Amino acid sequence: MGEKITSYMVAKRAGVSQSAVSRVFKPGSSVSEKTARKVRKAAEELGYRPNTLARAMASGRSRIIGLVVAYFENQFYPEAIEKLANTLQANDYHVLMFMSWDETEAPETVINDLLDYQVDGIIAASVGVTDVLTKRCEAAGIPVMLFNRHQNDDKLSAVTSDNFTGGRKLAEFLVRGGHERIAHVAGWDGASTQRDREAGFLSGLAAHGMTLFARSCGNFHRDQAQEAARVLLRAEVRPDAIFVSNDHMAFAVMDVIRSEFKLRIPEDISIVGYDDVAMSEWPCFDLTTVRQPTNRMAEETVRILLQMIENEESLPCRIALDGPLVVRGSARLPVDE
Amino acid sequence: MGEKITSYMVAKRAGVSQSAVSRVFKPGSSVSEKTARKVRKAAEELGYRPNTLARAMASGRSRIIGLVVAYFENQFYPEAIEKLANTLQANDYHVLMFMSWDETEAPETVINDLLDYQVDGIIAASVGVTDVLTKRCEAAGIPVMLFNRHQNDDKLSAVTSDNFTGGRKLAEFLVRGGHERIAHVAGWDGASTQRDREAGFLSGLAAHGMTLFARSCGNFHRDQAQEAARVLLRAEVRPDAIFVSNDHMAFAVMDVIRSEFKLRIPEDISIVGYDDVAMSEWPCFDLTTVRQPTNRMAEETVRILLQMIENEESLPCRIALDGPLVVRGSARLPVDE
DNA sequence: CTGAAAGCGCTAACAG
DNA sequence: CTGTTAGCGCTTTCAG
Repeated sequence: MGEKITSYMVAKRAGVSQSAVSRVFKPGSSVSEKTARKVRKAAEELGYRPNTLARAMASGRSRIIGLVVAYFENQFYPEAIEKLANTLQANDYHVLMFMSWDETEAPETVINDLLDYQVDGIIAASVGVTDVLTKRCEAAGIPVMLFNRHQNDDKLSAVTSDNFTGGRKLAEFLVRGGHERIAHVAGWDGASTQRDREAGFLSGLAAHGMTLFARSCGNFHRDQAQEAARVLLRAEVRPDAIFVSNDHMAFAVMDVIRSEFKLRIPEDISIVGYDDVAMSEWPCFDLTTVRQPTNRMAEETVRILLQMIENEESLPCRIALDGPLVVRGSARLPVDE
Repeated sequence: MGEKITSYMVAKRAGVSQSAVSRVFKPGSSVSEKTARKVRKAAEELGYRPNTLARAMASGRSRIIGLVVAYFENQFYPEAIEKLANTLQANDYHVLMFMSWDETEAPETVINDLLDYQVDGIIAASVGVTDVLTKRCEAAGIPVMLFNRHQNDDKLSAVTSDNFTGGRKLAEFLVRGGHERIAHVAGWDGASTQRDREAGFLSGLAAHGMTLFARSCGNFHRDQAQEAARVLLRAEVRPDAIFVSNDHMAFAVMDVIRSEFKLRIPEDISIVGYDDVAMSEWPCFDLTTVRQPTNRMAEETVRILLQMIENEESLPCRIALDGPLVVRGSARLPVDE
């Protein structure tokens, strides 16, 4: 069992050449309706399916996209990956997953694996792409897209949400809510998302003549975020609001505030996050946050990547999509004037 | 840019035949140390890397495993997938992701894609594998593993946790906690996990001469679980404990209980779940549950699959791994006697 | 141990 | 539009 049906066998049965069969299965080829019918019939009867690998080999296009990920812990990524994979699938591409151990560096071996598989393109989500990766991919002519991150490298295309503006919106909102001691639990400083969100936030505060009351770093990890929250709350004077750099850490912070410090949210302290992952809406958290437009981000990422694959000359581009402030119950509301 | 370095080029530079190069890069081939050194040196200088696709083509082994998934909404799956991907990667295999839209059926097109890519094996997580898939894969000689599900089909290998025993443990625990009106929020009946957990739970109750006080179905989805909870709680007489079929739904149920019915957990009602996903430990939920040994499940799944790939004759096998009851604060504790 | 030669299954010019 | 002819880059007998 498991006898492979080749295009050659189909050709013989249909009484045409092997290349005719190939053409019938390649969208956009010129074949007469008559030949196509014969071929399709024979293929059907034999249960023929074109071999993607052979096709990749011969054409130099694998229709495989390498997706480099890490940090599934943060719900945002599973959600995003699901959408990326679906969008890619709708375009007849598929995702080869590469787990990267380290947030700061895509190890040499992952890059090698990626290249060895002759992927047509790469999407890097949540990994700092090292120069090495960039250079090797450029040399190999493989386009790279950064998802939810950008780097100073001009040759890299990136899709993010507009983190600066989002941060600013959050600051506006807290200030209008009458908060006076606004603190920040930051993520990893190496990430552009962190830097942009914080910069936007600070600029929002500055616009009202305010500055950060306190700052503590959670590095985007739950346990570190909890520790960061403890530091903030053990202080002589406590903040009356905290902007946590992503929802994932915000949940951690909220847990600490309620279970360890017995404070109420938002009566005693307001919390806002960033991402709007599914859980943020759950009554237990009911988190005010900025939504990342994951669907559109995935669509744009795929669109740009495919364009780069099809059109060698297309220039790298960086896109920042706007996301709305989602007001829920975790932060005191502005008093309408 | 992007000039491909082939084994032939390496061969020329090293002054050996192309097949010599091939042998050097194939683990376990017989090459003299001298040749190997020359080849490795030339390869290094040229920056040569073997082309996985060409290798797949020639050898008939792609080292690609198709992973069919859906339902990322439930944290259990991202966690499991991460582990599966890592384990596979450690064995020099990689994961091609296939998103399946429908929980009940792996659509025709997914199967085709899978087969077209010449995957060496398939892991189906969270999809009811239709007979079609099974048959086609068998015909193609591709081994299939079910992850966290089993089917009546004897030809399919499956790795699950011991859901029956787990369900039983939960029943024991609730009974010993003195609960008298024990209800169940069920998942999708088409899933073996649901049937096994419930059967074990019922048998546990029966052992103490008890039966289910009420039952309502949430189909493993958050919104349906919430509705199921409402039905249970709007009844004349409310349950004093609920076994929810997985943690994902348990969170939904807890949210409804607290925010809509203003009841306290566990003072007014006890909740237990199943899976022990990361969130279950969060103070906000602090859920008593049965742990699925995800790491071991992933390891076993990979081990068996690779064995089937390497050894055509290895028989299908079904494994159910034991998982511990994890006691936290969401259910009243048994009074020690 | 090593080289030569024959493919793996398909695509892509190239004539016709 | 169609068949012929080369490969894609590697593995794998098979002699030597």
